[in-house]
Amino acid sequence: MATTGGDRQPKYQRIANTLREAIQAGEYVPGDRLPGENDLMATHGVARMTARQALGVLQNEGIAESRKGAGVFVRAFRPLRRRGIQRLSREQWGAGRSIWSADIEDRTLVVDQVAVTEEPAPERIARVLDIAPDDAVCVRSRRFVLDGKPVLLATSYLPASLVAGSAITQEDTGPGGTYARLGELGAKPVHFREEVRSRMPSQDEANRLSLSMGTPVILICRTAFADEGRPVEVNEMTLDSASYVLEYDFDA
Amino acid sequence: MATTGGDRQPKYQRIANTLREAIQAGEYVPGDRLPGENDLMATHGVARMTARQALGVLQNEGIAESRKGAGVFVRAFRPLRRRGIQRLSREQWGAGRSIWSADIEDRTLVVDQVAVTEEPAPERIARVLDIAPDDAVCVRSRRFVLDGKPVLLATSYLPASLVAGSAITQEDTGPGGTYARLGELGAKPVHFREEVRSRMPSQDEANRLSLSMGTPVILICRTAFADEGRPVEVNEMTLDSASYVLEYDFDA
DNA sequence: AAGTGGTCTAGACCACAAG
DNA sequence: TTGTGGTCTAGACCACTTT
Repeated sequence: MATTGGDRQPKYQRIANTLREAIQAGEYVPGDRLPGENDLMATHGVARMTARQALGVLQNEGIAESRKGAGVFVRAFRPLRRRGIQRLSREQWGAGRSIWSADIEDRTLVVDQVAVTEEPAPERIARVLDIAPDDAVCVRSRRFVLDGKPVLLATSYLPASLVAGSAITQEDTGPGGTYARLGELGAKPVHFREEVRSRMPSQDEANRLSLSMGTPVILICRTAFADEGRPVEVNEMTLDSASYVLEYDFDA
Repeated sequence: MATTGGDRQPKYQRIANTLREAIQAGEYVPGDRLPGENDLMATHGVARMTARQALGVLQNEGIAESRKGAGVFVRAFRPLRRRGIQRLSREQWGAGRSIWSADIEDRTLVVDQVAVTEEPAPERIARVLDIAPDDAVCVRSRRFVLDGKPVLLATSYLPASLVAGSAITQEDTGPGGTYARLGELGAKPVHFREEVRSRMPSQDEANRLSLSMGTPVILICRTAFADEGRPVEVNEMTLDSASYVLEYDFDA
């Protein structure tokens, strides 16, 4: 088909734009069903694959999400708030409200897929922990599930020589958790560094977090330091970006 | 074609997996050209659209990127490091190296698309700045380009009543920049809050940052507070996630 | 049973990049 | 000029959800 008039944009993009604007104008609210492939074929006079491509654009943007056999629906964004620096009182700076609404609380968090093993340190971990490659590390991994929706994967690495014999090598680390046990071992964390990046998920990450199309993950690599700058733990976290807003407070 | 054996996975996914594993095994390094649509049609005996879909998977994952008329190529990840909390000396905690290599320096940063206007405050900004909706704000927006590649869009909002007549309303804010001028106005920022999230870019963001498929953006909303928790600036930033690693250091 | 999205085929024309 | 990816058509069968 000779493209009729002066259209410098692909058809599927024009259709996607139409739908996107309708969503942003509030004609469709989160949870609403969008016009399906058959609708778009009829109203725009295009082939199935073209209508499909248009809907794919919105899914890749994270604006919409498909449910097999049901339709394509507008997505919502209701993130958890994760405070990187808890010690600062929130009230002190409460005059400035946060920019993204973050309904929290009154939801139930379940920990899942817990595994504790001892392994040779991966190269990148050994470098950060300042130990020899293949020195043994205690590896603690788990998944956090919020109201049935997995939101976070975490794997932490600690020098095996440091934590040997402590509760850190058990699934249940006891009251106060890993950091309390580190304190008892004379390696109380006094400083933290978090490195944050984002990318699209691997297939495995998408499965474990039940991510729909167009949802990036946030990667946090948190290093805990004891006195004298001694690194004692590296915690690699993978977050569903649709479920989180990170917050960092600090003084000038 | 009747799918011959027990394949519970779509063909295009199997093809994508093959390529992904080859990349992760180092058979293709960043910058290498992957087998094209015609190659995949021949070697896997599939139709054009199926080969295409397989390559699309890798692009949506941010692993590969297509260049029109040339082919599909393996992408690299060489981020900038952005330190959220500069006052802490890096050396003090230098024992723990960072987990992502971040070649920095020896690159040239250009500021671009600078615009300074005065506008009624958008609702979300007014809420954060604790002013009335539609009170005037000074809006400063600009783009940062690193070695010819745009990496960051930033728009900051300040109460117009606070900054009226100062250099903040000029394109060139003078030595020390906006924060130095705020200090002279008796509104020196002493505390900051950064909220971080990630999502796929809008079409406009993708254009202004020259993003290729499968690249999320990182959104940072930074609020600066003067004494007594008075918010004096909101800075909304949009980062190319392939160009940045964020770093936050803090004490327990 | 009817409608939906998921996968797949076998063609086609185009704009662009490289030799 | 040749090959590449980008767009598009007009069919098809399937698994799934909803009615």
